[in-house]
Amino acid sequence: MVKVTKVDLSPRPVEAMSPRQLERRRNLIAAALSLVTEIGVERLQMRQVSERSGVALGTTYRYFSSKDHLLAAAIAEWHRSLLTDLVSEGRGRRAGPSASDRMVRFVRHGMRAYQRQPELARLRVSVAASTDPFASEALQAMARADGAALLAVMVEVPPSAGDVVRHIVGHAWQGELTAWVTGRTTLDDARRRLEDVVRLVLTPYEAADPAA
Amino acid sequence: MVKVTKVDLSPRPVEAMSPRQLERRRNLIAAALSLVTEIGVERLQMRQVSERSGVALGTTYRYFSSKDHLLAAAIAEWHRSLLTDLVSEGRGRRAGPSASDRMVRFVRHGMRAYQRQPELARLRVSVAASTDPFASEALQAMARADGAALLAVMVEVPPSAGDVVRHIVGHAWQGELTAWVTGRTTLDDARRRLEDVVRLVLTPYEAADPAA
DNA sequence: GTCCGATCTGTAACGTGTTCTTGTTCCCAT
DNA sequence: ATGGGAACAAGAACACGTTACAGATCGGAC
Repeated sequence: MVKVTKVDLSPRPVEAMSPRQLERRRNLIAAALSLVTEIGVERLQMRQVSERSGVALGTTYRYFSSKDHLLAAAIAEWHRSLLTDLVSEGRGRRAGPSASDRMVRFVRHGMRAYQRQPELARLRVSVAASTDPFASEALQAMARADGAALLAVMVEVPPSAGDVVRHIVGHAWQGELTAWVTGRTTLDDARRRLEDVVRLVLTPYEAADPAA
Repeated sequence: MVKVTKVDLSPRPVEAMSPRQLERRRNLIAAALSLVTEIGVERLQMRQVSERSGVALGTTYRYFSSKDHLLAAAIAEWHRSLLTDLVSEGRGRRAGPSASDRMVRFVRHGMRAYQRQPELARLRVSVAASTDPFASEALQAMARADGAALLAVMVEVPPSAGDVVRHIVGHAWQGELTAWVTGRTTLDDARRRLEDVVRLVLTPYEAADPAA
C-alpha cells in the first residue's frame, strides 16, 4: 500500500516543544554559531552542524526548514544579545549627549562588534536575502528588535519621524555591512558613512536639546 | 607527464573579447534574463542557460566565474536600462517641482518597474549579497550608475550632503525591495516607506527652491 | 595551405543541501 | 506493563552548481 499523505515536515513552533526538543534546538544553533565563527559561513556544512550538535542530519530539518532558517535563527540570536549589550551600555552613561551623539555611539559600537566577529557579519549578510518563510520570520524578528533598540536611543525624536529614521538607519546599517563583507568598501568607510547617515538624519532634532 | 600549471579559468575582461565572444556573452546574459522572467530566479539552472544560449556549460564559466556573477551582470544590465529610462523620462518634464518631488517620482517609477517584473526584483535581491568578487564588481558598477542617476535628479542639493543622501536612498531602496520580495512587507508599504525616506531626507533642501 | 595553441563542445564526475527509507527509541493512554 | 504512533538516527539517494577531461574547431604565424 502506498502512503499517500506525507507527514508534515515543516518545523513545529518553538513554544510547542518539549524540553528535550528545546535542548536539541539550542544545540543546533550553538553548533552553527561556533562553526561559523571557526570556519566561516561559506565553509559550514549541515553535516558538520549535525555532527557537532549530536542531532541526526534528517532531524535538523524537522527543527529548521533549511540551512537559511538555521542560520537566520543563529544570527538573530547573536544579534539580539548584541543589542541588549549595546542598549544597557548606553544606559549606564551620564545624560547630556544629544540623540545624534548617542545614536552615533550606538552604531559605532555595533559596527565594532561585527568587526570583532567578521564571520558573523558575513553570516548576517548572507542570510538577509533569504526567501525561506521561516528564515524571513526570524529576520523580521531581528529587525523588530533592532527598531526597538534604536527607538530607545532616540527618545526625543517625535514618533512620526522616528519610524522613518529607524528604517533609514536600519537599511543603511545593513547596506554598509553588506558593502563591507562583499569587499565593495572598507570597514572604515562603511563605519564613517553609517555615522554620517545617522548625523544627517538626526541633526534636525538637535535644537530641542538645550545642553551645552 | 603531469600538467602542473592549470590554465587560468577566471573570466577575461570584456574589453579583451573578440566579436564572437562578445556575442556569446550577450547570449548568456539574454538567456539568463529571459529564463528568470519566465520561471523565476530560484528555479533557474545553469544547464538551462547553457542550453538556451547555445554555449556549452563549461564555457559559461569562462565568461562568468559563477552563477552569481552571471546573474549580477544580468540584473546590472537590466537595471542600467531602467535607470536611463527613468532619467530621460524625468528630463522631459517641465521644470518647477522641487528636488524632493522629483526624487519621489523617480523612486516611485522605479518601484513600479520592479513591480511589473517581480522576478527581476527577486533577482536583484538574491544577488545583492554575493561574495563572488566578479559579481561584486558588477554590483558596484550598478551602485555607481544608481548614484549618478540620483545625483542627476537632485542637482540643487549641495555635493557634501548629496553623497550621504544618495547612500541613504540607495540603501533604503535596496532594503525595502528586499523586505518586499522576501515577504516581510507589502509592496505598497515598501513604496510608501521609501517615499517617506526620500521626503524626510530631502525636505531640508526645499527652502532653496523658490518655485510655486 | 599547414601547423599550433587557445578556445569551445559535450559529457562525466564531484560536493553539498535536501529528501527518502528503514529500523530504533521515546512517550503516553490504557 | 504494554501497545502504538510520533520522533529520531543512520545512511543512501537525489538535485544542481561547479570542475575535469577528451576530442573538435577556430584563428593567427609561417
